[in-house]
Amino acid sequence: MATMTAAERREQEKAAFDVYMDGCPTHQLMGIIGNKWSMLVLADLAHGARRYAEVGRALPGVSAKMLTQTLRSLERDGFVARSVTPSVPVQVEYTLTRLGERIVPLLTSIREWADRHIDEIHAARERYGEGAGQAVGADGRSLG
Amino acid sequence: MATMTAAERREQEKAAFDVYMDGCPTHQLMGIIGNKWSMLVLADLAHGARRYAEVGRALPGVSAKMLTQTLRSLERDGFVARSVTPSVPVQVEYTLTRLGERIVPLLTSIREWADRHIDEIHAARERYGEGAGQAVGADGRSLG
DNA sequence: CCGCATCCTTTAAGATACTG
DNA sequence: CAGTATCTTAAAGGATGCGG
Repeated sequence: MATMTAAERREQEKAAFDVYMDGCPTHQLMGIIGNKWSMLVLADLAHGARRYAEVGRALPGVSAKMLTQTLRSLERDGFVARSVTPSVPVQVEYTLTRLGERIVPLLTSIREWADRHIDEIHAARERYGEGAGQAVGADGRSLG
Repeated sequence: MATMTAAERREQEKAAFDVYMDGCPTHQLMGIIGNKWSMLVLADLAHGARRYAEVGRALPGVSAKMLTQTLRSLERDGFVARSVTPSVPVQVEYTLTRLGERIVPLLTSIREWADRHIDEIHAARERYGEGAGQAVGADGRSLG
């Protein structure tokens, strides 16, 4: 068909964009490290091999479910290696793979940028609270 | 109280860790750029000033709600400036602030890392699929 | 044109209980 | 010790309609 409505054309553009997003390496990487625990697990393993419960203790507040899920996800994506020693009870050790070690500098870059600019972000939040007359404090969450 | 149960001690550690997480600059930064549209909006504005609907067209699939929410969030955090021209109808233009411009190189680093390693991630996923989540033998190597 | 409000669906995360 | 299974809650995201 040579003609289509504007709505149809937007539909197609949206679909094409969705495909692009799904295939976008950056978006995929954010999906891997953008969740609550991945970066923390990676940061902990950067210091050396750790057993399941050791990682858990390093991350107070993580549930067994989320710890397993995060570790599995990182293993699946090639950042973490899991090795089982069939003793009794079994011993499971997690280490970074070469890929895992290679992402550490990027994580460090992110942390450094955050450390250098967090004050400016906080200052902006306070200014925004004043101007808009919205009750947004340091701990405020008025965004929805 | 000089003594407390292990459960109480873990409770305290968890609470302390939650406070630490909330205050962690890296975690806060990930909260800002880790959502679905922020990086895309930032990337679009990196090319120059844009009106509300222009950003929307650059990001097919974004709903008005999410576009507004993302823009507001970035404005609140000091990455984006919003200027209103009181014409009829009103005209609203968005630009990066200095802080917004300063994060662009970091975003570029992330994109470059992702582009360079996405193939290795995909390869790891395929290897993981083969093993069907099988446990790894202590002697054998299953992951590169 | 810009954007807020409302309602609804989907996904992430946490609590709890149980197993080899 | 190192998980799995199930349930519930919290949050993100999306569709739609209204208003300045």
